Order: sequence, then C-alpha cells, then structure tokens
Amino acid sequence: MAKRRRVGNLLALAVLAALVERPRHPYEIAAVLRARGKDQDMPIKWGSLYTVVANLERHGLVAAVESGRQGRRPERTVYRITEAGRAELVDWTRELVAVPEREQPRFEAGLSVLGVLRPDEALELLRQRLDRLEAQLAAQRAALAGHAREVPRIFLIEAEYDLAVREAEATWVRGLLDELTTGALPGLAEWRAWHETGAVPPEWADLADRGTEPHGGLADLADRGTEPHGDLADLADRGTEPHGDLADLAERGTEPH
Amino acid sequence: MAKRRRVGNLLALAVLAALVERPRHPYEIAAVLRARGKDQDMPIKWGSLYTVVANLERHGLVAAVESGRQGRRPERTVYRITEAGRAELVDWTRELVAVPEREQPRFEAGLSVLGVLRPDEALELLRQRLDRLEAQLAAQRAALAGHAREVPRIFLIEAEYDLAVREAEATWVRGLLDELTTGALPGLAEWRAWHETGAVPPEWADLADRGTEPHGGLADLADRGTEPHGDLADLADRGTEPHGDLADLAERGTEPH
DNA sequence: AGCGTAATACTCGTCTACGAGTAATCGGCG
DNA sequence: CGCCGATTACTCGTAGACGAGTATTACGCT
Repeated sequence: MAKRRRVGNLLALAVLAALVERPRHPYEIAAVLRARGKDQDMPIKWGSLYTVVANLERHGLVAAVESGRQGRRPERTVYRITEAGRAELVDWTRELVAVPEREQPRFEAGLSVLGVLRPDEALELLRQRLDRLEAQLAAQRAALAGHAREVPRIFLIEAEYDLAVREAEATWVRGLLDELTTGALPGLAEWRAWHETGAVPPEWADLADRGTEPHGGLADLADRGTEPHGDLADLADRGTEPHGDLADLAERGTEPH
Repeated sequence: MAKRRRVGNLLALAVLAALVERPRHPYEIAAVLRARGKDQDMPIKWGSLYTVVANLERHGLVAAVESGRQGRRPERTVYRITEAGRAELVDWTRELVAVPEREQPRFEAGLSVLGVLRPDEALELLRQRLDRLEAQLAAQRAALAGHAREVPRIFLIEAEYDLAVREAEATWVRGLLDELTTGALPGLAEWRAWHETGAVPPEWADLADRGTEPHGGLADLADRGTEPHGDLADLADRGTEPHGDLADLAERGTEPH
C-alpha cells in the first residue's frame, strides 16, 4: 500500500485529471484548476507545475503534442495524456480512495505541543480557532448550498467531505474548550502550576524521561535498574552535564512570553 | 497569518519541543519522538532530522552544547534550545492552534477525481476504506485507553483529536456508501451511463466547457468579484471528455475498461 | 573467545518544491 | 500609432526533504 508514485506530488493528479479531458498546455492547466476552485485548497505553485509536467513527461505519463506559437501568443507546448498516464490516474485514484493514510495535520502538531503555552492562553487561542472555523464553515455551507442547485451532488462530494470533517473538528474543539473552562480536564491544575511556578509537578517528573535510554521504548520503564551496564553510565553522564538542567532552569526564569 | 518560519518543517517543532525539556543529541531526540508515539503519525526521516537540526542551529534557535564521545559510544553533538528557539516554539504553537489552515488531505484529492472510476468500483473501494478505517480506529481507541491509564489526558489530546476526526470520516464514508448502494445519490445514473456507453449524458453536456476557453478562466474572474470562491459549477467538467480531439480519440479506442 | 546480529549515530547525494524573476505579447488609450 | 500596464508563459536557482548507505559499538550465543 502507498506504492511509490513516479510523480508523487498531488498536483500531478490534478494535471492528469485536467489532461484526461483534452490536451492542454501547462498554463491552460493552471487556468482550468483555478477556474474550478482547486486553487482554493491548493494555491498554484508555478515552479511545481512545470516540474511536475516535465516529470510526467519523463515518465511517459504525458506526451508533448505540439509546440510553437499559435495565433500571436508566446510559444508553448501542448501535452496530452498517454495510455500509461491514464492507467496511473486510475490506479492512483484507487489507492487514494481505498487506503486511509495517517496524515499529519498542522493543528494536531500544535496540540501535541500545547503544553508550552499557559492554559489560559491556550484557551483563548482555541476560542479564536473556533471562531474562524465557524466563519469558514458558514461560508462553505452557503457556497455548497448554492452550487447544489446547479450541479448534481456527485460533483460536490469532496466539498461535502471537507465540510463534514471540519464540522467534526469544530465540535471537538468546542468540547475541549468546555473541559478547559469548567476545569474538568485531568492534569489541568498541574499544567497551570507548572507555568506559574516553573517547577515540574511531581506527578509528571518521570514522564519526561521516557524513551531517552538507548534501546529505548516504553517497555523498559519496567527494566530500569536491571539494565546491565553502559546505559547507566549514560544516565550518570546526564546528571553531571556542565550546564544541563541548571542552565535550563536559569533560562526559564528570564523567559518572556 | 501563516508567517514564513525560518525552519518550516513540522519536524522542527517536535525537535524544539524535545529540547525544551533538556539538551539532547539528535539521535536521542529521535528516540524520544519514537517513544512518544510521534513516529506513528510521522515516521522519522533521518535525513530530515539532521538537516532540520542543522538549520535550527544556523538560525540560532538551538545551539551545540558539547561534542565528542562519551562512554564508549560514537561521537555526537548535544544541542540545547536557545531563547530565540523558545520564542519560536511558543509563537509557532500559537499560530498552529489559533489559525485553521485549509489543508489538502489525500482522500479529498482522490474524491475530486472519483469520476474516473466506474461507480461500482468506487463503491467497492470505499467499502475497503471503511473497513481499514474501522480497524485502525479500533486499534487507536485501544492504544489511547491503554495510555490513558498511565498519563494525564492533557498529553493525549492530539490523539483524541485524531480519533474524533477519523471517526467523523468513517461516518461520512458510511453515509456516502449508503447513498451509493441505494442509488439515492443524484447523478449516479448518469455517471454509470457515461462509463458504460462512453457518451456524456445530455444533462451534463452544458456543464462541460466552463473555464476552459483560451483567455478563459480568467475572463470569469469578473463573475467572482463578490465571492472569492471559484464557480464550483465548473467542477462539472470533470470526467466529461469532449470528443473532438484527434489524439484523444485515437487513444480512446485502446483504452482498457 | 569469537562470531553474527542488532542497535547506534550519523553522512551524502539525489530528487523535489517552489518563488522570484523574465521576456514576450496583448489591449486600450491618448 | 506608439507607449504602458496587464497578462501570458515560462526559467532558473536555491533551499529543503529524504533514503540508502556506512562505520562503529554492544550483546547474545556457543
């Protein structure tokens, strides 16, 4: 699963889809994508477009049809999709639809380091996200409803999907916000205390060390102390580090926010 | 918003977060990330790790503390986070949390070209996705429940978020599947007919050529004066090949399925 | 004691993404 | 009818992402 594509950029998928209808030159492809609102979720990157088309050609997925100037416009190359390209488009689509891939949304990355902010600031920022999210959702819903009157729903499924997922996100954020305001979230008090005093709460002291041992992994939490040699020396080193934790604490004192 | 980061890779965020606790050498950072399950959503790319650390150092966000071999292990460089790095971490986190960014999920890309598949194949593939999704969800739920016994929920919110969003995805897919099996989805019959006969259904004929005229796409920029979103009606183009082009016609004869 | 395997800690080179620039052409206006 | 700004169509350089490889050390097993 997730076979390596000769041309991996998703822009290539859009290019192939645009060329399946008829041969076009790159700039026209860009125009079509823009006209279809593709540039909303994926602003067109010119460098990538030409690289991607060139790569598609190199791999025989598209082929140049004609070149040279027509009318009075600058020179340009028109490409058509090849049989291999058509096959790639279909196969790629199959994979994208059938295989759920773990992705890495930026918000999730943000959540994973949320602890670096003070809880009340986190609360405020989450509120902002929710506001923006709701505004975007309202706009999306309106746009979708408008288009649903002109076009069969089949053509709108990716918009519907996007809407559904983002609604779920909004709901989830709302729930988290609620737990933060009511103080229901376990660990909240320690989080707050840590930011106020600068000291790691005793309940969390051992959590920081996970996976720092060689051969690491959660498993050897249990193994600690029975580890024969070498690893313990390593841990000892850490304790005697010239400016290790002290420097860290010193800096935290001067930290602005 | 979405200010350009000196080091844009999200891996850099994880690195900064790992260094905030204490100075570490790159390999140890990787070990920590792995131990915390970060490699689940983002398998560790060695090349990127060292490039990212080097870039962080170049921009003064981290600094080398010591180098040379300790114990009997190979040489290594230990890095600590700097004041600037701490500021960047905090600022970046703020942005990631507060600003919802339209992303480009692979599944959505797949949906947007779903028309290239026959409806019954699409149905089958969506079923496969749902199966896999449910299996993954079950595993995630179990893992989360396991961790929840050892660690305060605060450390698990990104996993909870991921779970919530993927559950929403599963629900949405289930709904779509239902509409496809019952035939309730408007446009389904035409989609099927098009794949069986190769002819564009008359209902869609007029939707076909929007935004493709030379000079076009841009010409209707005027229409969009009020709404920044493109005219989604143009989505109708998808999968409606005009039968005018010689190269295109020649190839279509040899097209499989 | 010696061998094989696993883990450690990187390095290097290729391949890709992308944006800032550039040159040609068009269309409109005075 | 010639100039100006917008549009068209692309090029190129740089920075980044990434994986395959490499060398060293530890450890179990016989």
